[in-house]
Amino acid sequence: MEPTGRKTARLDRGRVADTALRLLNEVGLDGLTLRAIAKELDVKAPALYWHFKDKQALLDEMATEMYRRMAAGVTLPHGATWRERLLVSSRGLRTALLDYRDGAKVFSGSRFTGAEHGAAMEDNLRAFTAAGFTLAQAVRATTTAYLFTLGFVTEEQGVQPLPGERRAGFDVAERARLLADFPLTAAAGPEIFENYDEHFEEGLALVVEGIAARYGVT
Amino acid sequence: MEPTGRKTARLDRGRVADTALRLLNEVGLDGLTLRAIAKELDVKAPALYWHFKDKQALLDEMATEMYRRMAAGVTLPHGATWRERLLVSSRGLRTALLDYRDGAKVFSGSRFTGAEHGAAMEDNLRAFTAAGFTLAQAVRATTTAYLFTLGFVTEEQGVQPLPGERRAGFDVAERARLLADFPLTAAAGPEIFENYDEHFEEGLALVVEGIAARYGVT
DNA sequence: GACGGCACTTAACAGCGTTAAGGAGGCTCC
DNA sequence: GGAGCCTCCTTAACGCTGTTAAGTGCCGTC
Repeated sequence: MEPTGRKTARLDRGRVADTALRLLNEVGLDGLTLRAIAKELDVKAPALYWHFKDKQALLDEMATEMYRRMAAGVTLPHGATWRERLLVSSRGLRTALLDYRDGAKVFSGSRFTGAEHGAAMEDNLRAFTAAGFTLAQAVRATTTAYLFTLGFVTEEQGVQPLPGERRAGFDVAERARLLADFPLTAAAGPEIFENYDEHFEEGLALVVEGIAARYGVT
Repeated sequence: MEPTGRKTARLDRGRVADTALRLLNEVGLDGLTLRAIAKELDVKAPALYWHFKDKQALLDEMATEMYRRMAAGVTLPHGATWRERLLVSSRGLRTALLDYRDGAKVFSGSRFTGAEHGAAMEDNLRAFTAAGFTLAQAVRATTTAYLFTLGFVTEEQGVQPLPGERRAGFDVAERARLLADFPLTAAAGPEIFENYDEHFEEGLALVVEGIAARYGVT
């Protein structure tokens, strides 16, 4: 029977992870305490230990949920080339990470809880090998783009926790003053700490180009 | 006058950072508490606040010291090409990060305390622009290699905290069993979780190749 | 209607980063 | 030569953290 007018719904891993992800954007990873999450769920902190063996397990579930949302947001054209696949999935990963404050840190510090990522990965590897890559090359190509993306967003969120919200101490003008003895370095400021969208796109293009050149696949 | 037979030397930022870095390898980032660092220095925890405004400032100093040791370990041939520069500095960064447990996490979560990294960066940018890159291209090239390296080592240390020491739960064989439904993904295990040296070298080659191809520089 | 397990609460613990206040030792200055 | 100050560290304590142990109410089963 359906619970009709229950005061509060029962807890489960999914609901906890969803709430924690929502809270993450408000308080950041440092402020994401078990007590804060519990309060949001109208529950006391130790209740979470019924569903997760420790905080890391909850973070793992959050990372997995982030992955699910990324996968849901990424739709590949039917006969997509390996270039399209790499571009679309890298952009999708970045977007998914940027959706959450400290998203890259949460993601890269955790491990998936299930095997559901296997399907998408298998699909990708099959497409790459069909396009002429060896398995080793396919793995190298995809993980290089993946690791670049992870590194990129980690640094990006270190400066800009959420789009349009800048962390203190990263003023490009002040940096230029501090590095006045090094003119090129000073002038490079905007190329490093601004316009992340364009710079990601360019870095990604370098990786893709390198894959094409080195592995001789078109 | 020199302190002749002092029971314990005075504290200073450098000595604290050095000790903390040494301790980092024994206890990891989670175990690196101010009390543990203080005990190592024969001092009480609040004493550290005389030299650092908070723990992050100490981590920043540690990251800066890591950078110094990297810079000292990297020696470029006199008329080094941009390719050599990129390869040597990326390898040097990886080596420096691998020297410390959780090195990549410490490094990417911190900011340099001074402007001493300016000299090396200026030197690099000058070499790249002299080789035919625009400033924007030079920045894109170097930071793409940098971010790839950071992402790579972050993941590497997540699996292998120190060379030859493997974290629990990353058994390639078990992973293959779990992902048995996805044969390519299962077979990709060793290409992802083993032989990091070779895989880093190959990913780095992809980036370098991409730079050469996209920017038309030889 | 007793029983048992599920899902949660209450209470507590050790340890964390950090702050406030105090004190020992050396330097300057009259 | 002693008063006073500045530097560097200690002692004590605060609020908060993740986590564990023990207890409690509810729900379905026999």
